[in-house]
Amino acid sequence: MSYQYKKEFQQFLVEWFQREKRDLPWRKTKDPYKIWVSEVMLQQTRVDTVIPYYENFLEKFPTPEVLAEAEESFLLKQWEGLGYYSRARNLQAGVREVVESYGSIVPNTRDEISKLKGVGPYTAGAVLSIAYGVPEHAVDGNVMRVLSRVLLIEDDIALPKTRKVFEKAVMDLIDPDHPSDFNQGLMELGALVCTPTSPKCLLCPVRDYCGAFAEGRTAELPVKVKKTKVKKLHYDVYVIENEAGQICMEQRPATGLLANMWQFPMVEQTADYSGIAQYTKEHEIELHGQEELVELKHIFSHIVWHLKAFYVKGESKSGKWFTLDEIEHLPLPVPMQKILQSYRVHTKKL
DNA sequence: GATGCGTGGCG
DNA sequence: TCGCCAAGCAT
Repeated sequence: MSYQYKKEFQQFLVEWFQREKRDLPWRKTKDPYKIWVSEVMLQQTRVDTVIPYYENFLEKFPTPEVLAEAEESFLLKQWEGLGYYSRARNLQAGVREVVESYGSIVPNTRDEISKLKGVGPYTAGAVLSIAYGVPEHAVDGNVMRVLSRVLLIEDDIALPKTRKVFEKAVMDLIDPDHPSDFNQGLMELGALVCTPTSPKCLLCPVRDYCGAFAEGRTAELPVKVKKTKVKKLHYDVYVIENEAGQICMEQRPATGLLANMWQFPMVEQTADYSGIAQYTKEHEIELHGQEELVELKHIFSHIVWHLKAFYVKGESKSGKWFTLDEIEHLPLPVPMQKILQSYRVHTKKL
């Protein structure tokens, strides 16, 4: 690609971004910590979803020092509903490292910042270019889609090794004078114009530099293999209330799905169904009565939960029991929030 | 390199 | 209804 082509592409992209960029809260700052927080929240998550979480998070944790000292349950409570909860734990671990080893200054080289927990190739490049103006690649799904079309790159973007192809392309194409606007411009273009379906090519600032547009192939790119079907799991869920009006809750394991989040007791419905009988025996709970609360389906990225929730009265000396007010302060995944709401409606405890 | 890891919006 | 998607990373 010619020098002239490259300079024109950079100029059209950067000027379009400066003119058309959305007014987003993390675009009001160059504080590396705040940029970092925004980038972690934006991983696999829509902008509109992130905005209120970002605002609240920085109110609760305005500096790396405050986040470093936060309790994990309080941290998870702020992340509640945003999903991919390991992001929060990894962010805190990374921030603690910055506070302890870097004098609370986020490092400004790819080598150093990449060592931080939760900071991968994309987040490293995003923080470096946006907060520090370092000409580094920041390749996400948007960038791969845009450049696959512009440069007619036909590698399967679902394959991990393909990211390197685009990183190389960005390093060749990036505007050394405006790395932040260039990287954000590619992503903004992907979000607003060069969308997965029905790209708005007539509004595109680099249409004349796009191979896919020239060849009428925007619908064919990027190449991406399809995912396989997800695993279905069926559970009965028990909202168990004792005489004192407390409710039994359990904390999920520290690793894996919804790690360390809280839930009502769940019993998987398997082929050799034993149901609640086995659970109550194991946990020494005596149940009285059983009323259906709600049935719901919860779709994870790789699993589908079919939940059938019941309201029962029970007593137990073991298990962890909480009042409604206390449950409010526990980090709950969305399906448990929905069941809690059904319980409130059912028992009129609103 | 393949898999695990949330959630809500959209056509 | 449902599959796909949205500013990825850890293991």
